[in-house]
Amino acid sequence: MGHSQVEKQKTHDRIVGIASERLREKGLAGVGVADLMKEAGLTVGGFYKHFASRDQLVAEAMQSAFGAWDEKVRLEGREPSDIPIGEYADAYMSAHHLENTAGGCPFAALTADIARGDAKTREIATERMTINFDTMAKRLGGDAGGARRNAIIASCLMTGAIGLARISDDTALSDEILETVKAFVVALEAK
Amino acid sequence: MGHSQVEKQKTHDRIVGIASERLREKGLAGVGVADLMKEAGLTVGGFYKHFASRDQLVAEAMQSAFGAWDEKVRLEGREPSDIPIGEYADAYMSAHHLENTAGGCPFAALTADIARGDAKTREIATERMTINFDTMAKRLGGDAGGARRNAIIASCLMTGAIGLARISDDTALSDEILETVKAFVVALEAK
DNA sequence: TGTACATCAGTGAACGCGCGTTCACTGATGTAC
DNA sequence: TGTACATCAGTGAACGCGCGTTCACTGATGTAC
Repeated sequence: MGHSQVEKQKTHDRIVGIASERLREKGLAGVGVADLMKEAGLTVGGFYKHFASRDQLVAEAMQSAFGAWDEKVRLEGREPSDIPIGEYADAYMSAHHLENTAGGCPFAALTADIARGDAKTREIATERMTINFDTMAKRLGGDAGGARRNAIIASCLMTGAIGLARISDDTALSDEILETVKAFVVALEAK
Repeated sequence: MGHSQVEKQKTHDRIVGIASERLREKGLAGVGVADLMKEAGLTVGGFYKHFASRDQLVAEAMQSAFGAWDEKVRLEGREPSDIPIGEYADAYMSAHHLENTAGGCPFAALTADIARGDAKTREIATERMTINFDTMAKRLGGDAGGARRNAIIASCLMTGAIGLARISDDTALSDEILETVKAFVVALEAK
């Protein structure tokens, strides 16, 4: 129970990190403050020493989720745009990503939640989307002309595929979706 | 306040219809029983003369949403698989569909909600997905070999595109996503 | 055809529970002397 | 260095509100005579 600023910040970050996972997993309205604090090893009351409201935590957790996803993509210190499309598609279309909603792409996990969200939430997400399109365009930039088009196609395809594959309760169908889309996206590079 | 079986069934259907729209719009946990009953011109208490629980209404509303969407697709009495891909893509990728979540494709509106749902919900949705893939394959069946592959690609693309376009608070970006994907899907037929 | 009775869809108040938020309190740490 | 005090992250009980569900009641309609 120290209270140096450093320790408080650590606790704050721990709560935000947990929230960013649980909210992706259960939806923006799917987890309670008490449950999140418990998972952080704390009790409810202390929550308001860190956040003015649950909404503020959700906002910070969204930012954190986008950041954490970018970090995950920035493998071995490379810039995201330097990662070959094949490697990116392998990771994105993997069984691990399919099953690990909590640590996965926020766009795939929270599509409808964000669309229904408040202005600030949508603004943050739109900004990220724009960056992601640009990054993807660099990855797919074989021919400059169609790069942006291919980036949009690849992004919609991959988020859509993870979404539908997560709905399916038939593992074979999920796998088929992931494999089909992965192969297609990789082939986009050449076109 | 008549109580012939026919009138009761009408009321029942009206509640389910309203729920199928509001749940797509606000998410499966986003609307309360009292609000739905009010929109149907009734009061809360009567709800349980029609449904054993809120969960049962959600189940019926999901079925109804899938059915209503199919019905909407079955334009002018044609079978869904007889509708040309261009016409389907025009409707699916339209500004109207973008803005009208309540009356739109349940897969796009409820992706994550269904994935998080109970076994029964996912079973129903998976069955529909399988049917939709087959229907889409017939639409895209120019060459028999790649028809299923193209059907999966088109389905992931279109649901993903509506999802991302609904997130964007920038109309120009939403439009660009819809137009890009529409053109791409239509071109799939030829391949 | 007219009258008495039974049925049951719908009413609206009440209940219980969970959840976000508040609050008086605690006790470990940092600071002043 | 040692001691007294102030600070404040964290505690845990309590509050208020909304929501799903229950329940005694109503009154219009269908049925029996």
